[in-house]
Amino acid sequence: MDSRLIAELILHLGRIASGDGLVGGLTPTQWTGLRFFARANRFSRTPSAFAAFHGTTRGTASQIIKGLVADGYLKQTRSETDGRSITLDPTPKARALLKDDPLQALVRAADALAPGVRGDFAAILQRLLGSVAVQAGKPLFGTCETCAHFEGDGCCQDGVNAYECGFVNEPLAADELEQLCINFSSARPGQPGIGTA
Amino acid sequence: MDSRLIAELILHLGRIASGDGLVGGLTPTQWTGLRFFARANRFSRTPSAFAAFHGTTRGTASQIIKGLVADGYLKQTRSETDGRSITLDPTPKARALLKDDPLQALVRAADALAPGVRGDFAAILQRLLGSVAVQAGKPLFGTCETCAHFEGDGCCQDGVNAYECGFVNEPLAADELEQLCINFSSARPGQPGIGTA
DNA sequence: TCATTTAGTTTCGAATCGAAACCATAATCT
DNA sequence: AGATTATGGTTTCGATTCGAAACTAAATGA
Repeated sequence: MDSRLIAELILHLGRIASGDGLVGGLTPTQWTGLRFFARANRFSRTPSAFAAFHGTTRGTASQIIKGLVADGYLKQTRSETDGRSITLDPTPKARALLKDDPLQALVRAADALAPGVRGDFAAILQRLLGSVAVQAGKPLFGTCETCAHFEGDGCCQDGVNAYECGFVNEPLAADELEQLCINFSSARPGQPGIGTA
Repeated sequence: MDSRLIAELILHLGRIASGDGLVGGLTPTQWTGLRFFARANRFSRTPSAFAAFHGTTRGTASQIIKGLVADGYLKQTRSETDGRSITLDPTPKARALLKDDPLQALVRAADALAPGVRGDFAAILQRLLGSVAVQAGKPLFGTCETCAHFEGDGCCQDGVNAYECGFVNEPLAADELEQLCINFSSARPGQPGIGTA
């Protein structure tokens, strides 16, 4: 039974891969925030979505964001349609900093795996994540690829992109298909998404 | 290239598997401490070894331990041979609490994998951990099985256990062979140990 | 003996976190 | 419309975590 070993390894690997203390002037938590807002789609770049993803309260999320905004890594925009809602976008300064992400050490390690192994490995991680998310009763983040709300086949239709999200009823640009979404819904069980919280 | 995805998944999975806030009265950090002292061998159940494993300073480790001792989860013992050294052993209360480890959610998820897959998966995690540890310049924890200091074949010898650690020159009991050790040394590259920090 | 190293603790200030109170803006209901 | 409720975010509070640095005591070594 190496199940216990696997669990401890994942926890431990996650911890040391985050880097200790400040890296590039950011704390591990701030790095997590920056990564999220760089990878989330336009429906999900909000304080609430980040709180759900990060598995914390909106209050805590608000503080983390406040720091990132103050340091010029995130730009706040009020929603036109909903006066309460706020969108946060990474600034060029943030994009540049992400090149020095301390997580790169782990990315390089994963890069050394054989391509086939790497794909299987990622799939298993996603399965584990889906299972843990369900057990913890946390929402699951994912991308359009396996989302139940995803509609359209990408075939050019009147010269307009034919992808669409059936949940918000809005068209989707091609590069949005691989961004994290808080509205993700697993198409069928056992096909979980990418993130959760 | 799902290397980046793998890295983010591991980080994220580790975070949500730790459980939020207090579980059974312990913080995620305290759980980490409890798990370590329940899994480390007698040479490694010290504040310094825990600091190395957890990737933090001795000062921080000292505080975490202080809390666990105060709450009756760890018992301190001064070394007979070295007046400075201290050993920390989990109490029965701690052993009982470990049954409700929040990490069990992830353990159960891993248990659902096919046995063969599980073994390969664990091996890859260990490889990644070894690689990241090297890149971060952190010490590596591991068990006797793949340790360069491990001597003996377990064959009964004058009725005495024939296992021995060549680093501290002491005999090893059978149940110590699978405990974490700070003196772990990888027998050959590419065969990394279980923990690091 | 005296200097250096090592094991562990303490103190400090900054960051994180959950809980709870709070404000403003929708959405709902009668 | 007017009152109620729900939602998105922020603020404040106290406890915990963390790194850095100063500190004590015991071992080591020249």
